[in-house]
Amino acid sequence: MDRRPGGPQAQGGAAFLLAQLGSHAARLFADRIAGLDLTPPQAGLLRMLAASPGRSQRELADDLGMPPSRFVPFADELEGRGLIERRKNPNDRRSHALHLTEKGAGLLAELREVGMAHERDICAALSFDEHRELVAMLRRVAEQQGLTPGVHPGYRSG
Amino acid sequence: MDRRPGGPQAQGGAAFLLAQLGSHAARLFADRIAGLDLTPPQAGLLRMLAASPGRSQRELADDLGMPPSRFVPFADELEGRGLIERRKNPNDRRSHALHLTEKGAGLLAELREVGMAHERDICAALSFDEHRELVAMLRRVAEQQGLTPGVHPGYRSG
DNA sequence: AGATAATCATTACATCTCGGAACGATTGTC
DNA sequence: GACAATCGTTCCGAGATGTAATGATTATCT
Repeated sequence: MDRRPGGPQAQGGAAFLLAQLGSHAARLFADRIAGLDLTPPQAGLLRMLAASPGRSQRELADDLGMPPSRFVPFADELEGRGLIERRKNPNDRRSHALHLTEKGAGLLAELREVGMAHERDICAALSFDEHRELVAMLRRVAEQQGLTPGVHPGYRSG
Repeated sequence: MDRRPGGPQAQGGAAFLLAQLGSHAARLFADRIAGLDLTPPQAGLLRMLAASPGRSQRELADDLGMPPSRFVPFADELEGRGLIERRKNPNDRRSHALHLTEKGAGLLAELREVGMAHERDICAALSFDEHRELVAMLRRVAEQQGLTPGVHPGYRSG
């Protein structure tokens, strides 16, 4: 039978495929990093701290798409595990400057390996050149849509 | 090229872009159909009922990725708004056969127009040919990943 | 300088969502 | 004809979520 419900475009369009594949990729990634005892938002924070250390909690919370109140216990756990640390900001003593610890940097290295394996797995259907083309197109779409590179809210805490 | 300090591949890979763009597309779609007083799962159900009417709640709930217990109030509201109806299944009197009402079919037509506008918006950065290539690649990736066409659990009920 | 408003991190709280377990009705199995 | 399985449904606790209030610090304005 023709299992193509809804209409030719509704569920076969790029927008739907992006949502479907994005959800799938995110869930798979969450499963993978669960082996490192990390959730996607936690992994996101580690990456952000490696990229630009010393930012305030408010900024980081904004980028992660969570309210500051929720960021506090979120950072507490990572600090308790010795992966990040809150330093005092000499210029503005009411804000904390978040940094990666050595242990956190070590875990981030493992995280990157998991990320590469994840990338290979998701794109297993594509040749090397096709993979390049896909990334190039997705980058253009993301830029035109005004998305900040390397940041995406909508993480699930699972 | 641009080697961002955060990591070369981690945030520029296809998997991350898919998750980022997928979340973005899903959120934008949710905003659009909010004008029709619909959430993404509700829109999904309407499409599924148009594609294959008369299915049981259990099946539909599985496809939507929600437990049957949550499906009940979910279907209740749509039935209360006169968009779907529960008919008795003569073969199996413990299951309900869900169908679209005329009103529901009318709303689905509007929904399809919104979907087309959404598709155009998301892919504004691409030419006609590029759009075709992108869809073709995404379809292959989705198929290789074992995803069912036209069905995706996952995103929030927003 | 001094008063006032704004910002940061944090806590408290009230609300909502989520999925599992239990239940009656019905159907399949042996 | 007894027993297990399935469907829809209700019930309930655990957990997540965002808003409002708080205390400390900083910026603004006259």
